[in-house]
Amino acid sequence: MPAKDLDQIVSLCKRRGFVYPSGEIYGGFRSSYDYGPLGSLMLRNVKDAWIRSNVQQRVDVVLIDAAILGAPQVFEASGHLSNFSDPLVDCTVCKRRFREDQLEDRDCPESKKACVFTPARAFNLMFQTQAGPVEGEGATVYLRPETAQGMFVNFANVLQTSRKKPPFGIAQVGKSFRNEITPGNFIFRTREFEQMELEFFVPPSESAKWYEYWCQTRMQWYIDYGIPAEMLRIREHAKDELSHYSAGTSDIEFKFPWGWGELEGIAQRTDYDLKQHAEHSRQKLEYFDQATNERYIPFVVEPAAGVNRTMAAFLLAAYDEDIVNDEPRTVLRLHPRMAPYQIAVLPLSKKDTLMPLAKQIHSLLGTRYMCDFDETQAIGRRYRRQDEIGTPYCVTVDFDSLEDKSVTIRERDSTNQHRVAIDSLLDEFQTILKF
RNA sequence: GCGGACGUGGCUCAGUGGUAGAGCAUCACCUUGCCAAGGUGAGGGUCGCGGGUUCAAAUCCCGUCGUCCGCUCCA
Repeated sequence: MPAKDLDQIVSLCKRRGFVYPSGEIYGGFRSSYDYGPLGSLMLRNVKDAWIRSNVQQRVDVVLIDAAILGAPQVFEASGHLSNFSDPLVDCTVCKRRFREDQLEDRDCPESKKACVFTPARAFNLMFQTQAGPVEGEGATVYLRPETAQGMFVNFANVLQTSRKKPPFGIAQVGKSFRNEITPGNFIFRTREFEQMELEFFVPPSESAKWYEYWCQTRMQWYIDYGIPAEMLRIREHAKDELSHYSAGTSDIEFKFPWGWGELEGIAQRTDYDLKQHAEHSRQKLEYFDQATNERYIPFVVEPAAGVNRTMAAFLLAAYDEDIVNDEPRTVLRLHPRMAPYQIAVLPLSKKDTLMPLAKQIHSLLGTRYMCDFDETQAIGRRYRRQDEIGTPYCVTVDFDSLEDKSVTIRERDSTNQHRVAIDSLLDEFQTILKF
């Protein structure tokens, strides 16, 4: 059974070192979290898995890493400066807040009394700062609200240097910033967050086909890495829900404890972005197809996923409580690629006699896998500790190991164990982990 | 930003005006030696922070920060 409460995960994350509230010793800083020893490993695993599927295992996608700070022109062209803010008004009678442009009458929908509104205030969702150290004198720059613009402004560069041709994609993993009015739900919505985005450039006539393709492909990715299909769904946006650039968007949603929430949006951005940047920069952002002698601005299909919320989803889906030897146990049934540690090396005794061999085995396995090492307290207790942080396998070094040069491999999910020669340990793990 | 609830050791929580508690967790030593919680001991909280009332505040009041729920917003 996956976690029913967000609290179960929040508490485990804090207790075991996945996620801490940021600046906690000063009372915390709203909507900000720090990733601890285990969380930082897992976060990296999420990103690595995404890059493996979307870049490494494909011939038609390349990776970039663009700047976070952006010139105003970029966001003028992209439409964020004009579309990323909303004038809001508060009613002093019913204490509700409305978008000024959506006010139909002056009566409160609930109390039916005449509302009295405060003056409209603009809520700009982009963070801004100054470039240059003299306060008030620097040029205004923005922290990117999405990584996507990095791919669009580098379209011509990448086309030239990578020699790719449509259909092809540019991928990026990195931080974005949005001044959300209401962040919340742990790491689900924070003002600073990380995205995994792919801009897939296609001939205009193939846009619908690729949109369909990416919806399927991305959905399967979550299933492949361990989220049960019944906890996922794909939801197509209604027309009035669409972003300013989109001709069609579907969200891949996960069943969070508080309801369905978006993990990833797959949008048909058409040629909106390249056109905008071409116009504002006066550069040609198009592709000339030698085969057909045609020149066109590619259409874009964009799968854009949130790293942090994806990690939350993997944790929630993996959480389980079962009974082993009449004792309840908490276990994270994480995919081995997602687990912070693939293996924990456990000397059965703290006695000096076992320590050198155990450390030798840790460094052997450490050449290929992220491994924990725990020598304290009873062996059963250590197994449970590893279960709780999702380590799929434990390697136990005992007194027999000194004689027979073998160790015990214990499995997280079944708690079964089997004996393996130290010489064939790496091969054994390659077989059972499949990497 | 508004309304409501809440904020006590790493985690979960008890304590409602008189000088801080429990369980679990952590650490040391002993014991055991393949599925946690056996023994002995230790560390750790000025009760989110600041101010006020009082002889006395974790407990009452104000402010602030943070969390959760609802509303508004969400590329």
